[in-house]
Amino acid sequence: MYWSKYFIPTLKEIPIGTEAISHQLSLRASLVHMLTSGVYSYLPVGYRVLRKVEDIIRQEMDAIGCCELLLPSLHPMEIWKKTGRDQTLKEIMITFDNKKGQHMCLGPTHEEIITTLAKDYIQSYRQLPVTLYQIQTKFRDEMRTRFGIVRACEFIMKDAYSFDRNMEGLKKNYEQQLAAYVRIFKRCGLDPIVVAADSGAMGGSISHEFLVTAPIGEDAIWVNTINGEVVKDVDGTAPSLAGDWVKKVAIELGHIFQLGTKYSDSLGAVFLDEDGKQKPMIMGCYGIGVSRLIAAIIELNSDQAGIIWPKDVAPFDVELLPVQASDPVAMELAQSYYTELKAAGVDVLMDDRDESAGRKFNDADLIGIPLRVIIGKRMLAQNQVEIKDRRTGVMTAVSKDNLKEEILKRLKA
RNA sequence: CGGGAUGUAGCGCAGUUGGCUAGCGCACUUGAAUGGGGUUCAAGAGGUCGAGGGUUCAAAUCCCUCCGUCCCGACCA
Repeated sequence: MYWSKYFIPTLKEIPIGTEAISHQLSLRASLVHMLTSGVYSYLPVGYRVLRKVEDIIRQEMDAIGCCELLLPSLHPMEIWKKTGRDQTLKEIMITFDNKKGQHMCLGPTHEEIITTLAKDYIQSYRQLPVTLYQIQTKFRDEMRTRFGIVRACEFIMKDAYSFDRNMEGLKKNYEQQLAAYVRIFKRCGLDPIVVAADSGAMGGSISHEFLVTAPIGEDAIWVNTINGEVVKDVDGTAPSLAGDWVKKVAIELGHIFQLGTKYSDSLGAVFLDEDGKQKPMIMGCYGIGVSRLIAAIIELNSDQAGIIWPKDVAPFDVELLPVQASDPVAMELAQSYYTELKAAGVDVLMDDRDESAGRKFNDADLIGIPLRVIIGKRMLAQNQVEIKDRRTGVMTAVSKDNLKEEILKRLKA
């Protein structure tokens, strides 16, 4: 991708009315644009990051045998009345009547929808277990949005739903999901904390939350300074357990639930078991706040100059930065690197703009691509170019003929 | 929904004891120079001062109402 032809409207100054670092940087690095409070567009660079994160999630979900599908956002309220959640989720539901006078809502979550689908297609134990998932936009009319995309009214979630014959099957699926979640967050460069949690309005018995401690967040945890034990903060007081506890702010990235038969019972999702008896499907549901995950990554991976993307979620792998657009030698070399690296499957951004070196360097720091190749007269005089590691700041001079190999080596590491 | 803050050009701001044609920086357009950390000079374009109403000879400025945005709280898979 060529910068001059792409759409990267970076902002030099901190936008007014932003406090969270991730909020500021996601706007400054032109990842997102706010339409109104809690409603954001994903600009090209932000959309690239979103797709990288989604791909990681897809890979890990598919690896444990989940099947991706896509459910509708537009729901008849009738279906929500069957479980009574038209009332329990009333505050956050966006509802309206269509032209036929039918009561509708924009989906805040999808248990009712997926259970209805399972009911229609699954009749036999032979079709179980199955886990279906989607990555989709959810709508919640939040009373108060927070920290940009951390808490929005329209946001992207990965939600998976498992259907089993019995509790043993559910527990197995649940464990698999839990392990996959840890892998997903680690691949996103985060160190998740898993805590037993309250299942709240979702219902069910056992549930776990995945959190990361961060400078901002809507949750709090207590960490035992002696044995490292972690407990979710409930009422603001330290756990009355042995040891010293410190309170930390955290962002909730994911939440998984053993639902049991709450939804299959109320929606009539039953199957015929091996013993000839009709039984309700045993369900679990597993959610990740995908857009929020991006905010958490930024919150924990930045410095004064900008974002420092973890390798696997970076919008590009490498940025080529010819210092002077007016220098044909440097531009030609940069162009040949671009072609070579693209051919090798590397995601490359070339800053081909005729801008001052300072502006290019600052923009590069801001958008935070892991590796930067600086191609300028100074080093070219010695037949060298430089690679700058965004995270460490370390500059390495390499022979101009070995650039591709050096980049490939680093991307593999 | 309670408490607090805030709204002037695309962005960041000044101007508010009422007073001339509403100003600055960045960005933008044109031209020239420059070229390793937001470079320099010159000439330009860009505004319902959040909206509506009121007071006044005169309102960005004072008063009332409403709206938007952010922070704290309540709420929240």
